[in-house]
Amino acid sequence: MGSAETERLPNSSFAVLGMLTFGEASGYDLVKLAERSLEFFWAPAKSQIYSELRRLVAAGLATEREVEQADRPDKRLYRITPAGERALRRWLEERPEHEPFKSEFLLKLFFGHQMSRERLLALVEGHRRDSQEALERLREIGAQIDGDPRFRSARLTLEYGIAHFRANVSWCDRALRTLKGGEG
Amino acid sequence: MGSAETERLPNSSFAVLGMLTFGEASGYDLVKLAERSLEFFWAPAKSQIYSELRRLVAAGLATEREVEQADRPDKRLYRITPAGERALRRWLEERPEHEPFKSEFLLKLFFGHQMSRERLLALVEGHRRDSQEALERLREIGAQIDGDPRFRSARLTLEYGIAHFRANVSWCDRALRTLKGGEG
DNA sequence: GCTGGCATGTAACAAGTTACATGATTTT
DNA sequence: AAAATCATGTAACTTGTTACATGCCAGC
Repeated sequence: MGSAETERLPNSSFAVLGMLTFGEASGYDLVKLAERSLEFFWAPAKSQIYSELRRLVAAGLATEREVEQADRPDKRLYRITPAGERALRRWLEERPEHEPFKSEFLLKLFFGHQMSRERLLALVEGHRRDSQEALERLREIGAQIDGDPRFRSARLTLEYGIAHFRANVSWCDRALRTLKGGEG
Repeated sequence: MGSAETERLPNSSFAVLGMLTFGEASGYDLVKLAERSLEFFWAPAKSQIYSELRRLVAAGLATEREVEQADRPDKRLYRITPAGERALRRWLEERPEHEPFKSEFLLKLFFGHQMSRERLLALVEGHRRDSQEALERLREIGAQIDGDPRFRSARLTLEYGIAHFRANVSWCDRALRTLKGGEG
């Protein structure tokens, strides 16, 4: 009997499934991997990774095997199945749907008329600093994976991040000019 | 006794509270208002707006009054209280915390090595189209509120959106060149 | 010999979404 | 007169987060 492949899984399941294409791994491994790679555009709580793994096994998209360890807590290793690979490809080939983008910063900015001008300036300046820092982090990562052909797709996502934080910084600069220039 | 102002509320509560600064409104009104204004950076389900309203009342940050209507279903109107205004200001003045940004598109791109080159190109091209459309929508809105001083902060958020979709489009162009240029 | 971090996970809770409910009014 | 839309909201469910649990090992 085929597995319950018809169930509609959320993107988070596929994020975990995708990480499993890099090889057999424990929940803990994936938590670490996610922190190092997906972090910028998909940052789940670790408990979520564990529950996605259980769901993938239930759906027949991954297998689980228990490994006893003497020095450490026992662990469970997960491996993607052929059905899992097919499901992943199908998902990859579907058009992403409109992404609602959520920003506490923009929310505060939108209600900026309730703030003093100083506070509003501080808000934008803080955002500029944060963006600048993020930019530097991404550039460091970029330098590390530079030229390595294994990271072709990853590099694209990295450049996406860089482009966005750069846009952020220059938007901040313009906004600051506007806010300082406009009659108070 | 003062109200339970110590409870830590989520940003969504403040989004609703912020909208109440525009005047007394029903849940329905706020749903519509959110669709027209916050939509780009904060897009809650309508049922969430209703539950935030209940929470605001419970916390003493808004008041509720029932209005009977003959032709339509009865409604409840909400109004921000002085405590609500204070709470809003306090929240506005706190530094936004690091925003985890979530993107189905980037997730798929990151696993791009599992896709054929054609699919990968289609993914990026689709993203370019979507960004271009969003850009046009925002520009239309921009033309409508142009120069109106009531929308000073709103205009800044709009320009933020425009900057980002423009960055999107040019990133897509670069990525497409890379993908087409690189050896298959 | 205590403290903090690694390695591995679960349980309890909060946030957010989709589907449902209801009756009038306008459109086809 | 049937279908769609407006106006108003609730219930049931899914997703995602924070807090908790456990034992080893390394550094102070």
